[in-house]
Amino acid sequence: MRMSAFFLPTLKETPNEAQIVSHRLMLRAGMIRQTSAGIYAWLPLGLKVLRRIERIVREEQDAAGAQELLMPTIQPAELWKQSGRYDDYGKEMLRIVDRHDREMLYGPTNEEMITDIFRNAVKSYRDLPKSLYHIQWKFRDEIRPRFGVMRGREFLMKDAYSFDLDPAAARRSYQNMFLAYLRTFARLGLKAIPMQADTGPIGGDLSHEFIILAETGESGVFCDRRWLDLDVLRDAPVYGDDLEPFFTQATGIYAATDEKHDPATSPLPADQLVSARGIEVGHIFYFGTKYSKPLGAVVAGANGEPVTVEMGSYGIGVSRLVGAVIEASHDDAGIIWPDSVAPYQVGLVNLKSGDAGTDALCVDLYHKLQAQGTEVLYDDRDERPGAKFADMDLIGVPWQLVVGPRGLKSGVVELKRRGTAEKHELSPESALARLLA
RNA sequence: CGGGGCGUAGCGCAGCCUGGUCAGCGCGCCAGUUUUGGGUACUGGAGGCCCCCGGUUCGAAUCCGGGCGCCCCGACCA
Repeated sequence: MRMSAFFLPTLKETPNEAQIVSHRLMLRAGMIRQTSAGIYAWLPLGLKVLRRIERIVREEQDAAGAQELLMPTIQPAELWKQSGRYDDYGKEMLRIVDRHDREMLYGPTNEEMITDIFRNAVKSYRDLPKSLYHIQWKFRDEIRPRFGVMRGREFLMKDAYSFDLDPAAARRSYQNMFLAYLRTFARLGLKAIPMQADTGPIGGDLSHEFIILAETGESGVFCDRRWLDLDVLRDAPVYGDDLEPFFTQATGIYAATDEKHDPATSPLPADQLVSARGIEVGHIFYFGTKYSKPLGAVVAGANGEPVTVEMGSYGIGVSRLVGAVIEASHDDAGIIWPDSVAPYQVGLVNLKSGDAGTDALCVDLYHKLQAQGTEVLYDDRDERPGAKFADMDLIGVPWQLVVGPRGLKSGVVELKRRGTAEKHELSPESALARLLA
């Protein structure tokens, strides 16, 4: 993408409604614009990052054996009346009446709908287990939306649902997703700690929240000091293995959200316990027959007897993750994208657009990088070098390839790593080789 | 939903108490000159239902009433 043509409205100053760093940077970097309280438009740069994260989440769900489908955002109230949640959910649910006075709602989650789809299609224990997921916009009419995409009313969520014949099998499904979540967050460059959690209105009795430690997090959390530099995935099993030992070990190291943590019964001495704040990026639940029973999701068991299926649900806040990654990775100059989610791999900076030499070299590098499948943001604007550096740092592209008249004289370009500010003067050829390695 | 605050140019703000010489500043934007390795400097220019409705007044961005919107602190959630 040529920056001269890119719709990238960056800001020098910070809009005053933005309190936390991720919100400020997303506005300044031209990633999002607010359209009303807790509702955002995703501009091209922001959407690109959202898609990258979505893709990693999807790849890991697929690898874990879940199957993707897509359910609508608008749901009939009827299903929610069957589950009993139509009244329970309260004002957080956006209720809609259509032209025929039918009660509808904008889905805050999809347990009812997926259970309905499942019960109509699956009649035999032979078809179990099944895990289904989708990545769809949700709406929860939060009392107080805040912090940009971290607590929006409309947000993109990956929600998966597992169906099993008995509690033991459901536990395996839960553990499978547990591993998938740890792997997903690790691929996003995040350290997520699984914590014992309350189940809230979703219901159930086995539940973990995945928390990124951050000053600006909304959740109070407590964990064993050992979590701070633990690489929980180092000796992790692979999908399909018996996950029980791994699960027992990982959940054996204490970590709990403040709703769940009781100082009176804390298993840790004070000097071993870390009290911190965190961002909830994922939440998994095992809730048994909470929905399958009222909605009648029943299959024939091995002896022909009816069996109400055991269910779990598993959520990842995809749009929230964009903010969470920024909270975890930025400096005074702007965002520092991990390579896995960066909107562009390389920022190509022409320090003197209009100079025949730098123009020619830049265009050559631009085409060669693109030909190899590298996503390049080429700053060909007629701006001062300082403005270009500042914008590139703000946007956070992992590699900056800088071409200027001075270096050109001695046949070198500069390759800079955004995260470390490490710089190397190289020939254009070796810079290319380095980037394509 | 309780408490607090804000709404004036794309963004950040001043002006409001004490009504009229009050449509302003900085950044950004446009044109030109200049400059060219970390947000350059100068000149000129465009851009505003002063959130909306009503009231008071000779006169309202300013005072009064009512709405709407947004933000912050708390109780809830991916």
